[in-house]
Amino acid sequence: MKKNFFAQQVSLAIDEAIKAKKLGQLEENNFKPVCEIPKNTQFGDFAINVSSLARDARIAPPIIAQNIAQFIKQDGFSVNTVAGFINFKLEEKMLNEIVGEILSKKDLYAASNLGQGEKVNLEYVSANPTGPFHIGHGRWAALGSALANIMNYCGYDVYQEFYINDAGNQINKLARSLELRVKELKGEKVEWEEDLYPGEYLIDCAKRYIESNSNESYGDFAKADMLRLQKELLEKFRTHFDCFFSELSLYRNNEVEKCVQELDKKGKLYEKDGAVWFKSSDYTDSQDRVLKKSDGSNTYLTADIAYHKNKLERGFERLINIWGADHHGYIPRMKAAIDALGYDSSCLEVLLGQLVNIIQDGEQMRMGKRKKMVTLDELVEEVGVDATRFWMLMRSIDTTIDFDIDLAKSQTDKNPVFYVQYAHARACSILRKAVEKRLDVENKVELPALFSEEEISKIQEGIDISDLFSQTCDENSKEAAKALILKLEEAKGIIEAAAKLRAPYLLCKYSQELANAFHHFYNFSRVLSDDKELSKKRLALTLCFKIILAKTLDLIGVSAPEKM
RNA sequence: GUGCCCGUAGCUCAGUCGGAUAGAGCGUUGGUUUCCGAAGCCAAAGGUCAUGGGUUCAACUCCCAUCGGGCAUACCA
Repeated sequence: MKKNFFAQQVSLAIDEAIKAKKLGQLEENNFKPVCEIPKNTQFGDFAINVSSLARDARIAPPIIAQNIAQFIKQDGFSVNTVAGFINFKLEEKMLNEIVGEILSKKDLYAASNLGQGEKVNLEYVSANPTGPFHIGHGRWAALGSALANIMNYCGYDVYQEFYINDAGNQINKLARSLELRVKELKGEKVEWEEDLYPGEYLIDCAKRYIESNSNESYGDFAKADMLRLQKELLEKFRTHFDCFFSELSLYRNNEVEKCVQELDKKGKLYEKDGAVWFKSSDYTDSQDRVLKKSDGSNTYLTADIAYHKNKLERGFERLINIWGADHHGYIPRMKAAIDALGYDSSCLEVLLGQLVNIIQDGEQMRMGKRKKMVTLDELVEEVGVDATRFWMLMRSIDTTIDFDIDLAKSQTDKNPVFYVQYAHARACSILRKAVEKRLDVENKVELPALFSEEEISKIQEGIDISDLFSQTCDENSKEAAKALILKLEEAKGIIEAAAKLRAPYLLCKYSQELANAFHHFYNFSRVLSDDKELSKKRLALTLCFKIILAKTLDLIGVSAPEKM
């Protein structure tokens, strides 16, 4: 990454400047240079602010910048200083290196070993198997799957897990609801009790139950059926789990009970009002929590603690959970439990996502299973996987998404995802045209293709594009090409940031900027022309763009179409 | 009441560890195609960064308070 490169250059220069006594009273180099891309490109392509050295050196920032800059060896780039900034401008040699590196590394250009193989368990979605996913689940599915892709690409070892809440009270309600639906279908008159699942999806489930002639219990059948539907949708939504972990299995393996006993042995439990309480307030929780209710059954938390213990026993170094913001109060008690069990709770990282509001007919609807709702399935059917994923990902998780159904359905062509995909299709089209026979419209004669397949693969292997900048062509074209290369160069830094900050939305933003840089380049530079040497260089840039954009989209689980 | 998230252009949102003239998309207005995909590109208009204080060479960014919106405060899952 060039940012790191320039930061290192400045660091070395500061060492030398200190040796040469050019930095006044500054004797030790503790400065960590931060390289940024200036908003105003006339300053340079990269910039490092050294103003903060002024205090220790007792020299004005502009002088410091100059005194450091003179120790930087300018090779492939030029240096200038303005105020307390040291600015760098890339020259064609370095731009050429970037293109060469992309062509040789291809879609691994932006990969890194940031994660150093850290074993990460990423748990997300984890819905009840009591019905179809709602739109909110779509946000967690998109977020989790994208984050897993990104982190794996950056050298983490991510294991994706879905916790099936198949053990609680809700399963009894589900069973009862299915039973009633089955009876209804058989012509019996039934009365619906409060608090069941009256959704129509259970009618279909009931039909399948009757058809299957199963002697399974209503509960088991409904659970399996719902889970199957959920899994089908997840696959379609490009969300792949390594493991679907059943809550019930924790009970069957006696892990819940063992976990409670262990907490008890460590003196973390007590009885009050006929219930068993966990002293979570010994840690950062605001109050103690019930593990065993007075009727003897466990709370949801109890099994969840056992589940997290299970994850840690499987050797994961880091546990990342994606939860809705409505669960934020749940974090301290889970961390308390992990500490109480003798682990370090700092390994647990909870990504709290703000909720998705559904707006339909101009009115906001509350997400909920019991009411009529728009399911994720319906949304995907209407706007497609690509657009749904992109919309769910393009905002920081700290922002509540207002998903306007009518807008999403009616104005899909205004979606930013199309803008990005269009750029990819356009690049593909140019690469196709390069090897296709052409038609001379005036004379109606067929002309041979500009390039042979062999010539194209030669470009793919690497090409020197340096004189793209020294050749006489117009300034706009040169600048657009340079801007495109610089934008391509950003990929690695952006993807690493997305991994480190657990923020896939950075890639949505980047994909738009990259697409914009390419459109801009396209408008000022005719790629295919009779000047074959020039065409080759521009084709190389088109190819680089295609590689990086396709990878970016791949990481967020959005397709990169060859044609639209 | 308490805790967490948010408040930036008409709308939806970016803004990295405190740095140069606060950015993008949509919408609005104007321009742009004999030629590789116009779902594009160029330009213009649009801002009291919720409010008030504090910290400092420098604050959208950090701290405190206030106002407004959302979420949570279960022996539900």
